[in-house]
Amino acid sequence: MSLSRNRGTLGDRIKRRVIVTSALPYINGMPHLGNLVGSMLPADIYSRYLQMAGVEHIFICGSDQHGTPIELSAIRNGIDTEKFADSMHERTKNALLNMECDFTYYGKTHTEQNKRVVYRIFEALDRNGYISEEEVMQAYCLLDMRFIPDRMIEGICPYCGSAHARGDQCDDCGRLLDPQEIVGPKCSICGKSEIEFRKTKNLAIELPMLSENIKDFIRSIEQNVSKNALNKTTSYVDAGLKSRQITRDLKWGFKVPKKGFEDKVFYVWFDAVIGYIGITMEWNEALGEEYWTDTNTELVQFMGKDNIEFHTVIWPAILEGSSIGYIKPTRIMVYEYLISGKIKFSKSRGVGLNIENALDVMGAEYWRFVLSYLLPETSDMDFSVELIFEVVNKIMNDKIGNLVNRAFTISSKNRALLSGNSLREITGRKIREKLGIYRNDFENVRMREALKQIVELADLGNEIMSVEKPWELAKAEDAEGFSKVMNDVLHICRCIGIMLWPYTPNASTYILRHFGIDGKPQIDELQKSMEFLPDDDIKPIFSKIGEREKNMLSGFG
RNA sequence: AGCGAGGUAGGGCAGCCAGGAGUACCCGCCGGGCUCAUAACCCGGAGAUCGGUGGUUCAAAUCCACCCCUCGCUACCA
Repeated sequence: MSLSRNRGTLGDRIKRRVIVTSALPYINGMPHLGNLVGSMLPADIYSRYLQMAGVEHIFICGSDQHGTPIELSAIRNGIDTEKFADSMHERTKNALLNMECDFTYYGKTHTEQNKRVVYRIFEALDRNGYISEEEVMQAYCLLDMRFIPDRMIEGICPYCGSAHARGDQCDDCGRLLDPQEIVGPKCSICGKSEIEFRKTKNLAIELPMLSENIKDFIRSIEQNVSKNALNKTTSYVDAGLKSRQITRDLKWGFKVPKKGFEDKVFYVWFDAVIGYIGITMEWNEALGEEYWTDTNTELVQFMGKDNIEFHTVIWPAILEGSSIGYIKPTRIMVYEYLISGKIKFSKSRGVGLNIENALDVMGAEYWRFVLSYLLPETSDMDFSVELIFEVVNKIMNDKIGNLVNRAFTISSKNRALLSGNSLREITGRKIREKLGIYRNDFENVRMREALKQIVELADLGNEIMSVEKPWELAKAEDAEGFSKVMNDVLHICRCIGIMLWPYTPNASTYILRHFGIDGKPQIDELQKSMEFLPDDDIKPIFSKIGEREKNMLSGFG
């Protein structure tokens, strides 16, 4: 009956304190499903697990609001940049909340709190001698009267003659370019060619001075990062670190508090990574300081693979170089990409399946389940309409949803026969086994595998019902036999209800309500014996998707 | 080009680090069963030269070398 036997370590863990972060979405456009699957969703699921396991933690994310693309979008829309950034922040935040992301706090980077942390860290880096000045040639548009980032210079590729070369790279031949090589350079803001190259001075962080620290850091977490991330980091560091600029000639952003650089702002990536701390401070200064400076705090960061070096090299270098005592990451979770020939994800072009219009196709729980089931932990995931249908209809609905429905229905209809809360030893052992693997998977941050344990539990429930035919026992009015079988199945359903909470919280809540569990469940509650509460209005927890969804998804091709 | 990751039945994904017969798993397919449940569920079966070649070994999907294919990154997009 008790499920406690092989799990009594909760007491040891209760003292853990964890900061979970998701990469901050850049809000020039609505985050798409690839952004969600690579950072916010796994971070949310992990954070919900910690919540269930009773681990003290915070889950921090927020909007990355600075940078040229946002400033330009605001200009194009004729809106004040800050207003634009804030409105995109609100939209993104709402969409993420609609995706059932259960943040402790979802903030943004353009805040006084973040500015304070950025200044504090910058000044410490400067004081410690890690900031240098670099002079570079930068394109300047005489009409817009501003510097233009390399990427926003367009023109003809000097190598292949393509008319679509950009200042940093030619998309057609793939060659890396110097913006001064571009033939007929045009400013992509005004579209004119009134460009000249001017010298400008920017500040940089001297990563080479910190390379030993960085190497030590990487060694310290090598057990806690994926193979891909570790290898990329190693090759990046082994290739020899270079200084990296942290300021830009822009208006939008935090002004640089240093003589001679007052007309420049911090480069967006710099205040974005620091934003993890800044957003925590926006949430709660006192607790934030406590979390970020307690050397026992675990810092578990989730991101897509495009963000690796920022988190494994540059961010720890900033933290180390500032010597303020902020903790460094203890675990870095990197996800690969969702790729699809048919469904498009493109934030920069503003088309395709983003998290806002994905919710028009089907509910958050469906996306959360599908994306978790297909979580690209080790390799890119080919994400097809057929695969979405398979997972939703066959796995989520037929196996799990249908099991709960058939078990609840037959139990409610035959409530007079149902008594006690017995659990046969064989079933109890199987449940404990699955639960043990589930917990172990979560401790190792393998959410896709953990979800499979739930599916396998549903298989077990379905098998028990098919083999033992409780409907026949009900007809024979064999109360003892019926209770024996159905209590096993109901225990399985309750267990599924709890295990499902990180993935599909609403379905979980519905299931658990039938066992008298309200609110956020604790994994501990599996030890308690709770009886099924019959209900004359049993509803399926999931339903199938069909033509409507297929057409809508195809529409994003 | 360099670096990284992946290539395992029709599709999807484990296994590889610590070598021991490909009975993993999911979908699909074929055959049977069941009728509590959402045309759902259960049982059985077919289906793989483990990308290729060579090497190490008593033994290789697993270790080593080279090659082929796919994807990603390469520092001013964030």
